[in-house]
Amino acid sequence: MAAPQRDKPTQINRIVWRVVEQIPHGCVSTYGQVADLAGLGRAARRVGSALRALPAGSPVPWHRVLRAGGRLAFPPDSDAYATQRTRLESEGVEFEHERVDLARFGYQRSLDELLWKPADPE
DNA sequence: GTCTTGACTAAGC
DNA sequence: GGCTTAGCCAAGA
Repeated sequence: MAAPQRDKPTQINRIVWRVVEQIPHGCVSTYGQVADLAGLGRAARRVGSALRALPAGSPVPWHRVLRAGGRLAFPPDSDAYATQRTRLESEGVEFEHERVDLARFGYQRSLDELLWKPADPE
């Protein structure tokens, strides 16, 4: 880029949304991972703020973004938690004790297996 | 221009 | 294994 795009103060949001859109159906990622892919380093909180700024009805699969450890970012009794969990389960993501196994459904983990373990029987 | 807030993470207990 | 604390950094007021 020859000049910084300063016309949009929330450019970070756009980048984050773009990264989240790359998460395939049935897979999940973490805030930290999205932040890294977006070039934000470990600014995971920026990702949370960006997702929070998403308009209602946005096509961005925000529900595929989890906190470290595969846990949701919301308290279990919140409406957002129920919404996120319902959407993930509808995509085939399984929950165990209110957590998602990132080793099975993690985005990068899936790519990693494709790249490094293309013939793993189990 | 400054202060507060926050959908986080990693480390320590 | 789960909770608490400290650190980080940009957006919003």
